Amino acid sequence: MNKDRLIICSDDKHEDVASATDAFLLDQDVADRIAELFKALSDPARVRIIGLLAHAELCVGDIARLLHMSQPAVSHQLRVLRNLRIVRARKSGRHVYYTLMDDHIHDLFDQGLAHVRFG
Amino acid sequence: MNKDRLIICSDDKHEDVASATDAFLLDQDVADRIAELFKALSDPARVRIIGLLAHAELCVGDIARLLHMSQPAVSHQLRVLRNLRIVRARKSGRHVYYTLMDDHIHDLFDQGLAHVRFG
DNA sequence: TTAACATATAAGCATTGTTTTATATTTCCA
DNA sequence: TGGAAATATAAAACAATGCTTATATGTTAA
Repeated sequence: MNKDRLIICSDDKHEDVASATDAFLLDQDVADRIAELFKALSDPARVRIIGLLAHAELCVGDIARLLHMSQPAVSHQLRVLRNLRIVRARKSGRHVYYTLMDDHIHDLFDQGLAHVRFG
Repeated sequence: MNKDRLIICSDDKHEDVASATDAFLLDQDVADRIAELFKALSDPARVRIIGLLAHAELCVGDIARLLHMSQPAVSHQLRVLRNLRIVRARKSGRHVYYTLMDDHIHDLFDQGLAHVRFG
């Protein structure tokens, strides 16, 4: 992915900015979906849930116990993550086990963690 | 970063789950900061702003024009991004030019974009 | 110095999001 | 079959967020 940046909009001439950057404008639709994706990791409770699921498949009750959250609060956040296709549920007996949907999420989480720890 | 996952908490024995995953528990503090970071990209308006700044240094007015947002709305979101150290401001005359703070943010944005486009 | 411009800030409002409390649903087991 | 356990859902309370309108600050230029 190209990371060069145009330095435009300098003090004097900045009439052509609009046309020069039009090509970089994100569709509202794409912006919405990116925002939706990042919203999954924009809440501390969800971050901690994802942090757990990055390492282990866990059922709702265990997540609640480990994170000292109420069961409905965990269920609620898991539904959010399920709707965003961030986690996958597997039902077995009266337990429901959750895992991360794919490695993209894992990567994203790792990158966020790295950014916070270093950088 | 290790991506292997433990499959624990299976139907019968799941007494040892807590101890086995304790090591994976994120500090509340770390979780808060990760969530804060992702919050930067959790709003469509901010995503589009960051999408522009990934390619060009732009002043507030141009961002507002390009995104069809009001000037105070843009200023507001830029302050959010400034507080999160996602963007950097450079004042010149009566304009203030914004750029992304570092390449981490650029990477994160690209990864989100890729996840939405493919994956 | 005064007027116009660019940006920032503040207050208010509407919306959204998170958690709690209470209840429903499903499954296991005695 | 009846009761307990695990999870999900609903409603309500509360907090957080984003935008608008209005205003303040600072800068340029006439």
